[in-house]
Amino acid sequence: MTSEEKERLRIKADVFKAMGNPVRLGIIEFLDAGEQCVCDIVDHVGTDTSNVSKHLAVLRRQGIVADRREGLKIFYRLTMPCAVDFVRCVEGVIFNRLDEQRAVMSGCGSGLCGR
Amino acid sequence: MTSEEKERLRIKADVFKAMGNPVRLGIIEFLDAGEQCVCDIVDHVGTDTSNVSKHLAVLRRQGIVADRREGLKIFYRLTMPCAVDFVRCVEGVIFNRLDEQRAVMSGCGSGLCGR
DNA sequence: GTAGTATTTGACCTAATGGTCAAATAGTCT
DNA sequence: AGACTATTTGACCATTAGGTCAAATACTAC
Repeated sequence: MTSEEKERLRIKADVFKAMGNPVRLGIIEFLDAGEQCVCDIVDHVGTDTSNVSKHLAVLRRQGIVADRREGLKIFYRLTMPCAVDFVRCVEGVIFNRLDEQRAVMSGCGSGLCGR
Repeated sequence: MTSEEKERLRIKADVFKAMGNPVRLGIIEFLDAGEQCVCDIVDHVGTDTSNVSKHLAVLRRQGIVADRREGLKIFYRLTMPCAVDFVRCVEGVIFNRLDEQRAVMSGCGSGLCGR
């Protein structure tokens, strides 16, 4: 693998890394309903403003959201249409995973199950 | 947001987190070509075996890959079909991002561009 | 059994991440 | 101008993640 390929992987991985945090994922899902100001995002995710602001900066840096000022408020919106599709797909995968685990568990009477 | 919703976000975020590393993303892309043994993955990504093994464990824990032993070798395969679609989409987003940056740069003669 | 190969795991260290608080910035209103 | 509101940024700390090496495990072949 060339160093150029590695650099490309690093850039792509940064997008996933930005989505790989519960607060940021919550913001992404919330913004799927439409544009929201920081104050409303803060109310929704339930942590303090400076924390939300930093998470928004991470998402912005990766081109996942964009912002727009209107008076004192700053509104954020999703700019990566497929982001929410990803989340849906991941939900499906997790559902299957839990299903399989349940199948393993129910097929085991000895109590010695699991990897 | 309830603590149950937060827990769900944490679980989903862990899947993205698993994809948010250049080595692991490289493995995912490599496995898109088909099942591969650890030794071939090691050759492809170019780090040492124990490192690859740990990254594979992360992917396995999130249900992104699954393994199968055949003699001495252990073969890994993708179990999350949409994973590679995600990567494609992210590539598109990054491409657009670079395009926008280029547009900003070319529209700026003063050298005072950028956020 | 021993020797050899493929892979995983544990111990350890360094670097990156995320949270919190205070201070700074950017705008509005009087 | 000053007071106020919304948001960002910087400094700091605690936790987590990633890399490396050696040791352990799991299998094959002799």
